[in-house]
Amino acid sequence: MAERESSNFIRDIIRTDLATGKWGRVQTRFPPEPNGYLHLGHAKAICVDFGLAAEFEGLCNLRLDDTNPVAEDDEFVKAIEEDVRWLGFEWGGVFHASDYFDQLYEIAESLVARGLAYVDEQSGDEIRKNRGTVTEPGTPSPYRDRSPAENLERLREMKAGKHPDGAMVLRAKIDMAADNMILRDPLMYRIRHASHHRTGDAWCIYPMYDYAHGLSDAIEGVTHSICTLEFDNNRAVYDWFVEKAGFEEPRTHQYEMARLKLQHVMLSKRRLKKLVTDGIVDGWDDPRMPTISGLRRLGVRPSAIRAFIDRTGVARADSLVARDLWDSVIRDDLNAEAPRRMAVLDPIEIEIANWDGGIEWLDAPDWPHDIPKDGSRKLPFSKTLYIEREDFAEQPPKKWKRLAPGVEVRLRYGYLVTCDQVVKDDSGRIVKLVCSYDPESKGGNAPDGRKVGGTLHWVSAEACEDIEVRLYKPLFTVDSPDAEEDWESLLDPESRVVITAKAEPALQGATGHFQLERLGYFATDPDDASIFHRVVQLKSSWGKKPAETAPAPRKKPAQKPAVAADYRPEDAAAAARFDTLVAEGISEPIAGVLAPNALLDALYVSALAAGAPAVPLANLIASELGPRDGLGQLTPEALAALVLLADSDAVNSNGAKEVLDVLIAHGGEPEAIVDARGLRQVSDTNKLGDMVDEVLGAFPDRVEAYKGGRKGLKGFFVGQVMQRSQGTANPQLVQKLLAERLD
RNA sequence: UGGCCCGUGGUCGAAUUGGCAAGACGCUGGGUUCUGGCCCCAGAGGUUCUAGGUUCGAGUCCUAGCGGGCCAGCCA
Repeated sequence: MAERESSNFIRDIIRTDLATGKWGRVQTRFPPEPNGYLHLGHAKAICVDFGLAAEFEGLCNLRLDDTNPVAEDDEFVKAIEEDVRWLGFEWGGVFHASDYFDQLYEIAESLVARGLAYVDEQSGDEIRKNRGTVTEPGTPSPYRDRSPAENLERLREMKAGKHPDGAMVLRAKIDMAADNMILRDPLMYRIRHASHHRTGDAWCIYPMYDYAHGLSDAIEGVTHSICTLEFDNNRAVYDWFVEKAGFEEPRTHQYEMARLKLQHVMLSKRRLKKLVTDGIVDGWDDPRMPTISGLRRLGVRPSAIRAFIDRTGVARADSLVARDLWDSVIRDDLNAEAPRRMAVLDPIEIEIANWDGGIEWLDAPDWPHDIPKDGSRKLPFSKTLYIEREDFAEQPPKKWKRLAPGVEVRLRYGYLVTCDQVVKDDSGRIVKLVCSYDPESKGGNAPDGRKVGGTLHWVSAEACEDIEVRLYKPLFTVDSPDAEEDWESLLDPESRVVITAKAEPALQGATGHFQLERLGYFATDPDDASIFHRVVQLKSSWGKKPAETAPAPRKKPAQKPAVAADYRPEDAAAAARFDTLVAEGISEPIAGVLAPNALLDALYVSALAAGAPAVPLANLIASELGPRDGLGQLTPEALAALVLLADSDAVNSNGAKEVLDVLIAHGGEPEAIVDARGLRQVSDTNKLGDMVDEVLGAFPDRVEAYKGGRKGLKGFFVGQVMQRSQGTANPQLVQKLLAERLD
């Protein structure tokens, strides 16, 4: 069966817009504020914005959202461009919100002239106080009703620099009592006598995000403006400005997706900046930082970041991605790209007692058997070697596959060795293992074909190099450092451990990515190739602690027991209405919906008067016309006619719903719509019987499965018949026919 | 507390728009193996938050509840 490509809701929207002809092209934008370095959260936005544009052969621009001169700096612009490019994306153009300052200002004057904006001279404190709270409406500014002429004059004074910072602001005149607080006369411009990194001192008033963003999108010709969920509330004002500025459909629309959150990772820009300025990390590109530049220095490749974003998906639900997925994607990305090498992090010496020769140079392949790549290097074997201290156990636990007294193991690419003697110092610490090797086992296999339990990595003590290795752990041990108040106390002091390791000669002077066998993937530092960063450990099924692997399950709060259903409204008038409806034969749940809803109840009353049968009418209204501002083009008469039609079996419930949608959107006469759309229900037993047989014949395997007990398939068969009949089959009849044939 | 958004195996997420609850990560067991890696096979894990309702049929629509998130910056 063909795999269905996994989708996401934004992709679906774009596809629909293209299919319906709303848009003939796709344009997105990535709009970072140049006040810091890009991090993993931005990487998601970049992948989605650029990725979607590329997928639909559209355009994605880079737009620096530089509306606040005191926070922004050119230093960051270069870094942003570098990071986007490094991630593998190309922009159509580089734009700045500041490119539109002139147009934005003109639009502002036009809004003022039309009485849609005003200059407010309240202080910041007053503005805040008068905005009200989430439960109380705001109170209008005393300056709210000044004349357009006076507002224009003040605005021009603001622009001309006649007023100090904070003296006045320009506000959109929307609604001080709006439930959505963003709509309570949002600020459009504030005075800032500050030098802007691009426009210099040309301006002393600067637009706010809410004013500038949507209009910048509209001016650039963006079709789909993607941002994160916390801007959901802002969409209303986005639309308001774009519309009032005169941009008509098709115009840009904003779509919000959930932010990326990764277990143990903090992505707050402000906090990241503090880590840098407090010197807790070495800089924005410290390998422990979740910045793009930090990940780059660590050795994570852009393909891994893209794959990770791809696998975590795009949705509207807040979520926290488990670190396992991150690790897994990085390993997967490096597996076929990182040649294998050996090094020992915590060495213990072994002496091969029966080794007579000096140094023997063995041939070791760069890749394991399952990776179809060539290449090899020379590896020195000698009398004294190092192995990993943790690869030896004096008293091996169960299932131990490594070295232990009297146990034979393989030294990778080398020989089979057996531990004969354990040498300890006075304190009892093991200082050396005396082993013997099998001269016949060169390359790692004995001629007699005997098997050994395990294979260890090793290096020659006589021909090895010291390398600096840096091992990392997350900066935070808690799942969501962003959510923690005292996050600074939660830093893991062992997030970076620097050690000197013993490495095979081929690692000396090497650069790039390597898998140090059995230890993990490592990358040399871009500026200092003598430093090896551990990018990620190898997966291991030995000594694993399951508790560390997944985020702690979020507690499912104990459900409070459901209160016995009571549909009767509290409000006295509604309760009376409820009683009447119930007396008329309407069920309580349905009456409970209609009674308190003036719009729906009025519709019910009128449609009832127009001749619709009460119960089906009430059911339809209550269960289909729920949260709605208005009824569109739907009239009570049309609704009554529709209910009558459905009640007489002329259309099935699918058809009735389709007609209802049409009535709301365009109005019309139900019977005519039914005919125009071919929705008349088919209840002809012969016709339906043929279709049922056809479906049953087309899916013999499923028929088998059904007879084997998978009764859920009944819905599938019905669905198939419904599809074949364009939705017009009588489903009850189909079920009956199906039952006759299958049961 | 008002408005809005969101609840699908442990985690992230699909579901032909009302018709078979995908896939990946993780977990368990097995196979393979000169990496306790990779790869292969099998398996466990679900009242799709809860309770009602509409419907032949609900993860999807309606109502209520529960839980989480966002909004009261002259930040973005």
